Amino acid sequence: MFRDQGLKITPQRVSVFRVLHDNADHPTAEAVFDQIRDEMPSISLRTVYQTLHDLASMGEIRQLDLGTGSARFDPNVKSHHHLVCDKCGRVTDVHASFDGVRLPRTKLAGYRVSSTEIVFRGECPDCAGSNAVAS
Amino acid sequence: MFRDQGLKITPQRVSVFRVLHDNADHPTAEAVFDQIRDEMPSISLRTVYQTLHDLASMGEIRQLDLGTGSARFDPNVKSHHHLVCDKCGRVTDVHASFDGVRLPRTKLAGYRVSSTEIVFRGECPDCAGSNAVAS
DNA sequence: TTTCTATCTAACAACAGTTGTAAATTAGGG
DNA sequence: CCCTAATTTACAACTGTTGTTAGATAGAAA
Repeated sequence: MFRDQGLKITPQRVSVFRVLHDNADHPTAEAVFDQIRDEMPSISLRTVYQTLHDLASMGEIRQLDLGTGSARFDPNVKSHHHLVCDKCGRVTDVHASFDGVRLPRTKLAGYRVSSTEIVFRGECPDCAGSNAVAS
Repeated sequence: MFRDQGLKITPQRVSVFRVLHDNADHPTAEAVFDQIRDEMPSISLRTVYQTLHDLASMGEIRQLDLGTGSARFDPNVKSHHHLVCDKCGRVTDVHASFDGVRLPRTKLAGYRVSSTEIVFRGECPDCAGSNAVAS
């Protein structure tokens, strides 16, 4: 798969790819870095970023910018949406299609739309729970 | 309005508020800063950030994190959505309501959802146009 | 298998956006 | 007109991310 794009298959690239697909999570670059470091202490954060970008431009993963402080990377490329916790930044997939969400030409303001993302913001179970305890 | 919250009315605060409401834009903090500097060269970027946060927590404006590199601030607090240009980061309001976009409890994953944002990504008229010329 | 080279990685510095801190300034009540 | 708490400024620091370059390495070629 790397090879298809004329990219060499290095242990670093393999690790990044594997870590992303193991966690059905949406890890940040730093989280990927930390996980790989357990088995490959020499890997650099720079390489993780690089590889994540490579994978993204290959269309193998998707970069999510959801205002949680840092970018998250999603191995699920199929169209889907997200629940985002305002407290802890957790991101959870929403597998549901909302076909009604399409803009009539009159509202496009001249844009050429290539993707539609729906973000449900609120509190994740953990944060909502700890909230209740605290108050 | 500042006074309602026990905040003093300073020229800096008034300027930030006015600039935001003049531009129906979604300016970044830096953009607000630059505009105010024309008439008040002594204002500091720190104060702009501070005031934007104050306004946001008063519910007078909304902070948008759309992955365009920096936060944008939206004086329109009523529920609406956005068109975002992947090329230049321009943000345009979409005044349309999508009532169908509501998650059934089975898909909530335990989250308590407080807001739903729809982001239409693509190319704005300017960028789409310059594209055509370039290719 | 060994050589060779273009690609890749690591180290490090730098950068952008944003926030912390503390001293100097000022709004606005008394 | 004072006085003081609130505010602003200046500046440093911090986080997430990217640029650069020298050294290391995958993998094609011999």
